[in-house]
Amino acid sequence: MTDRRILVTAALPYANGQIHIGHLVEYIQTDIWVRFQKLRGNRAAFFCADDTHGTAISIRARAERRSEEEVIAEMSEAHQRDFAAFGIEFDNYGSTNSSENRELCGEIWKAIRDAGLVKEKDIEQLFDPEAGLFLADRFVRGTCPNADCNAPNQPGDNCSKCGRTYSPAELVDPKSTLSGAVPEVRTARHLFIELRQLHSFLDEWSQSGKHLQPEVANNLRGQFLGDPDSEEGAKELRDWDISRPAPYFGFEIPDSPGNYWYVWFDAPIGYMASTKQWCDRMGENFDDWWKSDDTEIHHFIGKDITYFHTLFWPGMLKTAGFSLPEKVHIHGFLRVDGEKMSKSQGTFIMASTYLNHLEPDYLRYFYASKLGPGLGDIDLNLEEFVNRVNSHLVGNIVNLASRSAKFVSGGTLSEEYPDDGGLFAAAVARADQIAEFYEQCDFASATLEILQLADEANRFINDRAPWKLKKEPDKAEEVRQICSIVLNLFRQIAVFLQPVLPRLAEQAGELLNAPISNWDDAKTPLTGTPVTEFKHMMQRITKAQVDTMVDESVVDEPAEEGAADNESPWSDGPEALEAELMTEECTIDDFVKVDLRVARVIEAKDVPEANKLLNLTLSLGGGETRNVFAGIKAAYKPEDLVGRLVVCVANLKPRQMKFGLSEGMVCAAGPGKADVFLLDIDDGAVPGQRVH
RNA sequence: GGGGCCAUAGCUCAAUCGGUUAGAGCAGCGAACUCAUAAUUCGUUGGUUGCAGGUUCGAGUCCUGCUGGCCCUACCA
Repeated sequence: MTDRRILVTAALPYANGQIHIGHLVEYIQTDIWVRFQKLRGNRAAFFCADDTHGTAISIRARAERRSEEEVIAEMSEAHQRDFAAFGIEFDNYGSTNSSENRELCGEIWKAIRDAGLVKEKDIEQLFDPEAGLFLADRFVRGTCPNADCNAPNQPGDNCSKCGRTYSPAELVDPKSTLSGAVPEVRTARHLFIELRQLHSFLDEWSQSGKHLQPEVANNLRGQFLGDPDSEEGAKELRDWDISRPAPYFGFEIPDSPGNYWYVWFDAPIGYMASTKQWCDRMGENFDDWWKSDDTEIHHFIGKDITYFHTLFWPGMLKTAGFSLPEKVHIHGFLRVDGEKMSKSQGTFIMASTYLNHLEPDYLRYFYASKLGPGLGDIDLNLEEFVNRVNSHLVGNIVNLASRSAKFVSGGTLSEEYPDDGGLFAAAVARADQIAEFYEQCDFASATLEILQLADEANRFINDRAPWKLKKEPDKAEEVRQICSIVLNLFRQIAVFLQPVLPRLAEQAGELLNAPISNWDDAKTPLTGTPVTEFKHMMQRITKAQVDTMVDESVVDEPAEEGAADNESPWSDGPEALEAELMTEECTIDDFVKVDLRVARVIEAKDVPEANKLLNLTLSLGGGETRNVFAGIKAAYKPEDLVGRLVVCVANLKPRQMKFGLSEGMVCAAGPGKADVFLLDIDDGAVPGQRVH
């Protein structure tokens, strides 16, 4: 047992979207690490918050015709609900839009000012006069300035057709994607932090080998810092633009009215603000956690936000006199079946969608079994997910209790721990190694090691075959001994897996009437305690459940929008297009592969066991029908659908779902849930006609 | 364009400093068993380590080039 004080953070989720299974890699990883530290007896505290500031929130709020505060409040609630459901236990969950954060930002800002790191420069930026906002590059579109290309409707930074890069001001006929207005170039004064003054400190901190994974240190050296010992020498760090002119949703800079801190300035300070809230609530001293050499600070982040956390953030902390991170743990991204998560393929799975179908512990275990100390991407292979959960968790580990408990249920474990041939002691001897794997975030090795213990225990019970001995009345005591051993081995495994599967550890505690609260609970066998009646601890899962989840996650591609028309009286925002980016160009040949047909809904039934599905029977005329399961339950009543015309994919490969065979797909737009909008067709169309 | 990382069995991943016959899990195949949630146990098939060179007594590992993938960054490198 050790006695460290450890402050842990996970990256702050942005208040502009729901939590999905990609986010969960990080929160589950961090939660496992924190639970491990707590189980070891360390003083660990886990802080997070919603990241709430920036232009994207304002745009969303405007589109939804409500205040930014309403948007972020609702999102915070949704985030916390998802996290709680997945067993992610924060000691405090705050918001960057809090009074604590504003104060800390001011304190750190003052220190940076006093250190002479701030300078001012004029910046030219495109401004949307209609929306009244400065525009980031991605909110501007226009014709490519390359005379040989002239591709229309290109984004503000580079042309997707010819690859040419340019500034948004160079675009021919630029238009704001927010309002369609022609943006004007405006000059505004921005504040910059001269990071170059911290170069030698950042060299030392990042290259020490203590705080960062080696790949990360290499990347920083190659890309930003350079190598003073090489021929090219050190590179100059560029000034960091940390202000945005009004209007901006964020904190106004106290000594620079009309300017606001850029979201990436106040976001990491949110770690501290969240700590502060917790300290105030718990009677803790904030400086003990952020200004003490006795506290280790560990950040868990994804590889995309590396440089904010490994250059700017240590620089800010150093300048303001706070503790530096002991370690920044960086992980890769989630891929599903080897590919990026995709909305159209249904692999962009929201946490809430997952919860409609599967237990959170399956995902916790699966991620744990895949996560190593490196920052490579991890792959959620859906078939492997099913196999691994069933074979490791249910067939192997839980099965130990399942096959032994009932022989002693209602009785007690042996008064003395029987001779097990050294199995229990051998597992104790491996405890330090397993702990070291957890400590190094090598959960894949930890779970593999633990699984081997379960293999050995299964082998033991096979050899001793208590089910045979049970038939001989004079062997009752031996049966009890065998089961006492197996249940103790099971409990030992439950202790080792507690950080990953806290619920299983609880169940093991209930089964044997001895709660698990410390790593060292694995080191002494239980004797004489009563054994409760065995109840199933986890259910096997089927590929059909996973497929249904994927089907429900499919978001049909929205119809392509024409280029924003300057004269358009509409002010359609960019949210829909941004929520689901345009896929790559396809040919007419690709398009004709999809056989879209007009169909009439001739029957529509609720699927009571399904959360989102309706069962439709579509007629293509002439007796040709299709049985289709459509995820539109929240948006349509079955009785309202009967008789109407829809557009369906008539040649879609039939798919076996949990509730039956689905032989097609009904076309609809929208993000899902109640916001699903079926395609309609003008009067005159008849079922069976093809859509071209 | 620049920087960094990666490519190993059907799938997902290991392999210490360059060191013996490249190992696991899952899937597959064969058998045993029947207490257990179609669980378990034993046995077994499967590799030109992306391609082409090089260094070395010895290369999955080091070097060069190529191909493919990912992240970051960009008329600043």
